[in-house]
Amino acid sequence: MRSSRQRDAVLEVLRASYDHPTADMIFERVREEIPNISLGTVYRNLGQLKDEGFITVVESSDTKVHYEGNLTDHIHFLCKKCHNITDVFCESKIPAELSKMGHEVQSQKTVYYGVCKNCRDNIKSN
Amino acid sequence: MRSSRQRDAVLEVLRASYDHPTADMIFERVREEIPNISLGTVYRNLGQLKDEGFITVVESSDTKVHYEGNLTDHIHFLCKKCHNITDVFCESKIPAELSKMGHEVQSQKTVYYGVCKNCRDNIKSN
DNA sequence: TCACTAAGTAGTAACGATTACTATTACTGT
DNA sequence: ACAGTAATAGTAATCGTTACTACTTAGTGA
Repeated sequence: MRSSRQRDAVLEVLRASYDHPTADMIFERVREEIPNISLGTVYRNLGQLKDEGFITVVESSDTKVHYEGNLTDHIHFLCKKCHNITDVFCESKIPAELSKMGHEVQSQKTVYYGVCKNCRDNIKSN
Repeated sequence: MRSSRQRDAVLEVLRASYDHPTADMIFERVREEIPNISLGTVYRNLGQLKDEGFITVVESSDTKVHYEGNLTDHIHFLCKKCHNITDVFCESKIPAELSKMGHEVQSQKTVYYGVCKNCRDNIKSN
């Protein structure tokens, strides 16, 4: 993988974003710097950056894939009302059952679902 | 929601399946009983059964959505080699951070990624 | 029992996120 | 400078899923 202005920009945008953007959101943000970048280029670079371990993906309930550049160990909270994804930094250890079953664990993804603080407050005040 | 032969068959197939099938896999299995069922009917019923809480979905890394009829509390292990999804029954408690943040947690999904026992054994013997 | 009505269905068209393709451009080592 | 190869822009194609339409069926109330 050799360096390219487009891929650098995609990674830069993702590292500066804390809202787990989708490919088209990243596309819009990168376009501010490189107006003629193509959506295909964004997708291709997201794929490569993922394969190389520079970014991760968050499978949301909607049809689009969400990306994130924060590789710090954390989990996600997904609000059913506003559909925002919040980062939650907390401990999580691998269950003993998995090694007992003979599986080799390399990574994990945990998502909690519910109603976020903002939405709860709004409901109460209505 | 009133009863229909098609929806009953979809739920029946899913409850009898332990491999987290995709919509087209469920379609094929239901077709053995109802040969002229339409794929759209399968999708519609899967959506309704999900909304009503009779089934759940597993977001895999591939493009297709996986479904399951086993509502028992458990998590999943996804093998990066064979892409099989294994059920893992173990304890998992909600992190204190979430309630501290003011979020109301209703459900959770945890997926571990790695290499399953079968694939590890095959690699060793090669 | 018998319509009535709203939910469900089969079949097909449409949608939309993602991927593939192609001609062109830009790195990089020699 | 140049050859070789990776990357890009723009566009076409793919394919899982959803929407639509005319027709069927289950449940209800007289």
